[in-house]
Amino acid sequence: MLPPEHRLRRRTEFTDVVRRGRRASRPLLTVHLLAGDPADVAAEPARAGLVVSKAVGGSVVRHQVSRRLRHQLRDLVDALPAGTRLVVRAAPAAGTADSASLGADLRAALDRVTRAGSVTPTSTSASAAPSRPAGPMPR
RNA sequence: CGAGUCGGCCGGACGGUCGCGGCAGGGCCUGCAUCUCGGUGCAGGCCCGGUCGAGGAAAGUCCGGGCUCCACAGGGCAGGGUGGUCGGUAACACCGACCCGGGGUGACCCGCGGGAAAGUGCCACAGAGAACAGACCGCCUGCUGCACCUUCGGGUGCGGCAGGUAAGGGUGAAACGGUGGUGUAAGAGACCACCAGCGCCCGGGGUGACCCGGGCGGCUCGGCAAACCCCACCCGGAGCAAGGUCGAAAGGAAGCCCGUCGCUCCGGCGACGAGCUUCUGCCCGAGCGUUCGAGGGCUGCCCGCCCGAGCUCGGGGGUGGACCGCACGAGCCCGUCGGCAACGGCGGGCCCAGAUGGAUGACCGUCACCCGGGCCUUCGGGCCCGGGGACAGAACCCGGCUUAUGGGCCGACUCGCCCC
Repeated sequence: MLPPEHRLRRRTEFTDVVRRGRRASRPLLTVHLLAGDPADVAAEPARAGLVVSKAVGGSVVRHQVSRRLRHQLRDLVDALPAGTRLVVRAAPAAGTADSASLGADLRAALDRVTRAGSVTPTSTSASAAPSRPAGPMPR
């Protein structure tokens, strides 16, 4: 698991982020990111969650993918602006990918989704967002 | 040495960097309470080390239990399960020993192993005939047609009609006991001896299934019960998403159903939206009733029975969390005693995952193991390069069963050949 303060724990939050967040897809995974309110100074740290469906593989495979993604995500989530919520969904091909490939796709997807956010007029907190993709995936 | 049978075990090791969950503890800080003003207790935050952290199948969810809630006087019907005997166990459909039947030279293996003279039903294909059966070929007898032979009585060959016959051929998984004999026109359990099988009786052994020996009888009387069925024994229902606690008081708890979407062990579960109902507490109004008993329960049904002072109707509001259950148990290891064994008694030691978007890990290195190739070799092996490591992830907990699984280790036993 990710550190407690970085975990996404409610089903409603998962649904929310997947439906309303910005999205970026790579061959191995899809990232959904929902930015927090930039005016909220007291916002809690960025939080993230993982979705690994049965399409990826059996129980053993899914747990392994989860653990690999979680470790890749751990280093990235701290760099995300406070209040950000993130959901990473593994694609079926993730089941046979190694950690390096998963990490590369994760960084690429996160980079896209955060840069888009900084350009969008609705996101006035673009300056707070790092130029480098951030956001590890918790499970 | 070579074939083979059975049983048990392991399921990589070590290290480096980073990280997660549980438990107990220490230090510092803040707040509250208490205070003998040193301190103590509770709650929260930060830091520090300590310790534990997936499997033999955690799997399939097929049996059996614990535990929880609901129900329960008793009986019957229906329904489900089990099926050699004795034993083990909390219990079982599991385990052990034994019995019976079958297979193997043997170690050993296999058996869904009650009843088919209680009834119903079904036995394909082949075959003449398949369940109180059947005459295709054959065999035999009588009558008869033709041909030939004749010692004129008849005989032989080929055929027809009527009848006898289950010994032989042929079909089949199975053909109405087997072998030998008597008998006969030919035959037949028609009769005789022995054997097999069936039933009954007697004696002996065993807790028992059953086994051993003897006698008598009629002479033989198929299979399928995982077809219905009969017999004996066992079984209340739902499941940790069980169930419980807390805060909140015109409050609380729970259920049903429709639509969309997602997940799913395909039973269901969850999210959002809409609607309905019940229980408890409360307020208002009306009615019925307390032995002349309102009303309720027996959760598949019936008989029958039980509880019982309250009950019925109308009107009035809302749909989320935290915690407990939740890990010390039919527990594991060692010794000893009883038992063929499964297993049990006693003594000592040990604490061994408890997550909840769900921890038990990510990356790297070294060694060991297996496979392939090459080089060297004192033939034991050594070195180098490349590749491989399966099946599979706890979710209330145990006991089993079944299925999946690369590779490796250990033990007991059997048969054959050779040597001493």
